[in-house]
Amino acid sequence: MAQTDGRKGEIIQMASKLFRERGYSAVSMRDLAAGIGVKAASLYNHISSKQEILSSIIISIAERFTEGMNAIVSKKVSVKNKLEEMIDHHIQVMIDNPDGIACLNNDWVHLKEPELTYFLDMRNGYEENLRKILKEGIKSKEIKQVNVEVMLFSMLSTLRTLHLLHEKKKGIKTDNLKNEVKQILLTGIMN
Amino acid sequence: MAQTDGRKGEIIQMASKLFRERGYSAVSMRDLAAGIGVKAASLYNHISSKQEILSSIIISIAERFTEGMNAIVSKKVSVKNKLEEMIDHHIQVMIDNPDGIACLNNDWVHLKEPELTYFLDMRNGYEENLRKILKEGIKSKEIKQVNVEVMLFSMLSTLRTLHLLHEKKKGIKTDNLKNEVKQILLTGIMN
DNA sequence: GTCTATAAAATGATAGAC
DNA sequence: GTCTATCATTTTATAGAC
Repeated sequence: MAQTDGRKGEIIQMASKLFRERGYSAVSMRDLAAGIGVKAASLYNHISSKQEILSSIIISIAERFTEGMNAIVSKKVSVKNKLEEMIDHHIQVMIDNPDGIACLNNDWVHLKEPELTYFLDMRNGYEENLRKILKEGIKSKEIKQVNVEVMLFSMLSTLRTLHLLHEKKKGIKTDNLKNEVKQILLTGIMN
Repeated sequence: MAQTDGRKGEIIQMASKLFRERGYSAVSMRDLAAGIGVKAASLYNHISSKQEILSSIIISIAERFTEGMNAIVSKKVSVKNKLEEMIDHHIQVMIDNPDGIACLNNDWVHLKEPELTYFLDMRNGYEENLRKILKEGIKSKEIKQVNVEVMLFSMLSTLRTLHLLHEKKKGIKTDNLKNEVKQILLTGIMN
């Protein structure tokens, strides 16, 4: 779960915001400290390194994605239902922490072992589960006979970058966003 | 057009590759020089700053996107046709320089003025033109009555990150990729 | 728990020999 | 056009006073 209270939570929140804006490597510990209103050295009373902050941000979100997906794949419902639940869950995780999502997307390359492998395993597992759902849908004719990889990629591209839309259109209600994304990803745009 | 010959071209190519892998801020001039097989100081005989390299990479691609889109919007063809041509063009630009595209996507925030404004104007213009096509399609009933912004966003998300799919599936032929992306973006995945 | 001071390394860039 | 040497800054992180 996401740290939000206490100094450590404050550090992680501010780091998420700055990493989102400029990227992990372009944000210094001084920048981060200044954003909070303390000196850089003071940060080290709450965290042990810049790396640890990045890991905290990314891993907690990746675990939430993984748990949600694992709960959905094995359900005894239609493929359409599974895809809808997956999209809803993905969007909810984004809504709860858009800065962290942006950070996960852009800066996971800067994770160090063993967190890097742990993250990549979760990411691959997530993709593999979605691939399984799509293949099941093709088999049952719920889904068109198109290239699974392109289909998979297109859905994930939209979902993974949705924080950018969320940022630009702050007005849009969560339920509307979920419904509109579901409609477009599942049934396309052409009449 | 993309520089590819001469030392300067070599520098830009290697920079595109490294910026793609690690991001602009995480690649040092020493890293870049080592990738080419010279010392960092030697780079400055061909370029004036690290910033200039980033600008070279991003601006030339953004101009190509802009030119292509401008040529398409005003054509006297159906909306479906325009969208297909737009997708084909977008994918072609990506195929010709996948590293540069990745760099444009991830590192445009590190552009400095006046290039930053020039880039953002082109980017906004591109989006505005695509929005215009989609609205035209909604009016003519070629396109479904869904939220234009979500539709626009979903298409651009997929197109903008397509270098990631291209990297993972090197086997796929360009024409197949174009056709599959067109089918999925335009008609969706559900039967 | 925050501060000042500082260490040790890395960074973008320049000067000048060859 | 490339090199060595170097400058001025900035970086992450630690030590120790308060």
